[in-house]
Amino acid sequence: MPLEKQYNETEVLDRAMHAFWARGYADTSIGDLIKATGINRGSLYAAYDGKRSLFIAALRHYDKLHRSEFLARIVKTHAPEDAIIALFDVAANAIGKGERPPGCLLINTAIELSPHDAEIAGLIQSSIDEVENFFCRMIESAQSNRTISPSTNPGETAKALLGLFLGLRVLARSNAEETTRRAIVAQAKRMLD
Amino acid sequence: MPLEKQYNETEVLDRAMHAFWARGYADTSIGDLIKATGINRGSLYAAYDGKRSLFIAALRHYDKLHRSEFLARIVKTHAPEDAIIALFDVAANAIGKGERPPGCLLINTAIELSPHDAEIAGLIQSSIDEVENFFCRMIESAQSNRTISPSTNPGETAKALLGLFLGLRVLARSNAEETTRRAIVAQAKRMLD
DNA sequence: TGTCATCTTGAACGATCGTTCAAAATCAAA
DNA sequence: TTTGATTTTGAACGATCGTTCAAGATGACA
Repeated sequence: MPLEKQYNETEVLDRAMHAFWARGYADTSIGDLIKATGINRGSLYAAYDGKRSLFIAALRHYDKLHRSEFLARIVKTHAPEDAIIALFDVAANAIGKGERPPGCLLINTAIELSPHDAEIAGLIQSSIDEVENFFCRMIESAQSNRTISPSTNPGETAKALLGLFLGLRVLARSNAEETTRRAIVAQAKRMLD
Repeated sequence: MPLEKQYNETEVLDRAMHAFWARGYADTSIGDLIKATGINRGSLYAAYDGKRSLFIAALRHYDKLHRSEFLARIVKTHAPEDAIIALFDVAANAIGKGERPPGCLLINTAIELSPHDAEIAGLIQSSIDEVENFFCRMIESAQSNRTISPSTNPGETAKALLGLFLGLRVLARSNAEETTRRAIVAQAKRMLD
């Protein structure tokens, strides 16, 4: 019978995710990951195949927690016309408090690795597409509710909101002034009248 | 009398800039920079102080060429109401053709280094501030020309445009579809009616 | 032509990189 | 208690990292 692993697998993944989130792929060494996760060198290579594989696992973990499940939670707790702004609000405040690094791992990775790693670029692409779909679905639902003007084009507005959202993530990571971040949330609101 | 240097200093800086632009700071090695610039290891360390100093010089070079001088050129060749859209158009097409890597070195660096390097964060900050100022000045000029509605708030709109612009840069670097990038330019236009 | 400050060259440094692996430790099952 | 599949451990690998530096090459000036 197999020996039980001494570490919690999702906790290891969670800590590796935070390490990559804070410093990016290239600047996070195996040594850093060992320190962050607490598990041994060999155990890390036994559980994952190496740095790149662990990164992809951490990226998927991030996508699940901070994109997929998070969007689902927002949909459940907000009316469609409020859901988009709720997401913008969170992004505006994601400037790195406590353990959580600033910005968004998916977008950091889009800039660092998408031009040179097709597989990772595909993962990022589909995650970003789902954010755009979220925007689009919420707009359409709000239009059914007559809480958003029927004259706004859902698909085009969703793409524009996506651009605004990514820009907000960049500004939050680089410690931009709050007035700037609030102005972007205000613009998102303006686009949903 | 000093010996003349065998290499063109701005050409070396230009090639180093392209290397960092393509792969980021951490993933560009001294070996890569020697290959890219063509100059010798020792000469590189004689002219600059090391990797970080060379990076900062390359970053300033980028800021001069692709931000400062570029904005000045746009101001000279466009009416204020067109200048902003001209900049968005360039960003929408900056997806990495020929020698030029996709996206924008300043924004890539904002994400990679701003959270961990205060000096570089300051450089990025002031460059981004000047882009925001450019937006604001163009809006105010266009309002004097009565080509933009006097009811739009220049400062707030400039910040919103900045967000949209940064998002466009992210999408251009990660090879997003053209329809998405065009939708963002269209949104920028809509904000300047 | 000889001098000398400067630039060029590339060997070499210690540190760290990502990765491998054999030995020790572990515990469920026999 | 013995067995044996599995995990844990950390030493060690070759490669590459950023950096240093002594020696050679260069050409303006005396």
